[in-house]
Amino acid sequence: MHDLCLPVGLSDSELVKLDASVRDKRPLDRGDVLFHQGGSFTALYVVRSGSLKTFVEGSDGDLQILGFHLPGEILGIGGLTSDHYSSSAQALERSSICELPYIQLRTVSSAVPALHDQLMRVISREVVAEQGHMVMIGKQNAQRRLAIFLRGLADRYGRLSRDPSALMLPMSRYEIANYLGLVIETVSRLFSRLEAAGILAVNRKSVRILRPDLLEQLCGGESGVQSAAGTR
Amino acid sequence: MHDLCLPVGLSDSELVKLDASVRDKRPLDRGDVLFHQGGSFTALYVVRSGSLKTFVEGSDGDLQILGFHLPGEILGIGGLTSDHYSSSAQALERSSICELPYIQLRTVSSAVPALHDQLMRVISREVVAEQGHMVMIGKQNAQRRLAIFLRGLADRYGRLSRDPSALMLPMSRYEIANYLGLVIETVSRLFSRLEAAGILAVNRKSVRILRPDLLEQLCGGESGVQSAAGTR
DNA sequence: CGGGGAATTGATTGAAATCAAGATAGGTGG
DNA sequence: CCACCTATCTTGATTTCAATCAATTCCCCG
Repeated sequence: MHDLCLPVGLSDSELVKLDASVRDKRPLDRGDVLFHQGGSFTALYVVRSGSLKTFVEGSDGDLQILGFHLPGEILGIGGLTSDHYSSSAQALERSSICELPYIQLRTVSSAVPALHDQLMRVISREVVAEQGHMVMIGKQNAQRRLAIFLRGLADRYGRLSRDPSALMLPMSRYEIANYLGLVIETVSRLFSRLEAAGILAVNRKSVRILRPDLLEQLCGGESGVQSAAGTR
Repeated sequence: MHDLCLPVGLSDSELVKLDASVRDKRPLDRGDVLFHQGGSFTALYVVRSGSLKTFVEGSDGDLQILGFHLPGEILGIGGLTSDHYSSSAQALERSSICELPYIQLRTVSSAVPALHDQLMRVISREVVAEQGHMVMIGKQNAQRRLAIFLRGLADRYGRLSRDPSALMLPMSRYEIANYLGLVIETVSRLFSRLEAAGILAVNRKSVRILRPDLLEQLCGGESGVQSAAGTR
């Protein structure tokens, strides 16, 4: 089994057991749906390469993007409660996925306590991540939201041992805006402003973080970058 | 063990095993803290009576309330990831709690697959609840947020077989506002507006829902109640 | 090379935040 | 029991930040 699928210190024999229950899905193309909100819950998924978004749709067609998922991250947890996925997942680019059929996961994890623990821990991490998202859209102004978003992405890039200062955003401006609880124009203006302030170099989907220190400041501290440029 | 602690179809023998591992905490008074963000993770908790809030504090002192917890609901899940609680929990009124020490929960749940499943399901429910909260504060206007909040409370009151149209809010206006990503004045005005529209009868912490149908309409549909009164 | 969705930029509006007084009531001690 | 005191809440006036409305501009893809 690929390292990325449930990173955990399992013994070899344990890994063999688990390996048998993991299936590789064929790769998804950009726009392909991995699972649908309301669809019946069959498996959890781990991103192996590429990236996906998860989102919920209200009855009246409005949608809220809940998260973006990079390699090593788990998808589908909301389905455990009710046997139906609570959100939809869609590929942002060509992505490969590994599938953990739930029935088998249950069987194996009851035989292998370490896996059970690990599963709990991964799920709990999801809870914590969502809490972070709520703090962001509940209390912060627009600029801070974008700064926190970029810092978070950079961190996750770092953990994947990619260059955390050179982000290739797989999602559109619309998707960023929706995730942050903003509109597209606001996000666009903020990118421009942060570029004018010398913090970012932005070129469409490619974003280079020139001053991680200043970006960090925007995330937590008070004050902010003014419309034109400069800090204070 | 009290019915409320992990409602699940376990056999009697299973229940006996679990029962042994559950401890009753002495009741909490209003303002008492059950666990602290960053404190070391030892147990999950289930509310038996009363109510609590959970919240996170940023380094700069700003706080975000994540949820309100009524009898039967579980607390402390964020701690599973990292051995430290990811949020704090504080009683809103005199409350009794039962404690599920994690070490014992692990032991028992590995012996009792039904409990393990149930635990996963409960945790997953938490994820779904947070998703709902995010949709609310990410996309809805102030009035709709309050309406959704009240509907949610009424639903939960109903499940506890209390009168779902007579809410006794255990939390302050400040706490409601913070939870909804608003300020206290806005919440106050909204209560007044909904009262003027004949949807609610509000008297401080006591809220009676006079027109559940209209409240429901405000949650999902388009349009809204205008400043003065009347619907359209 | 040209068409069209995505992104940027500008002008204006608007919903909620902030600032600023009061009103209400719940608790305490005389 | 009452009167004061202070928290909490309500209401009003004004400001502000982001949304909306409205053009362009930029590339990506056929």
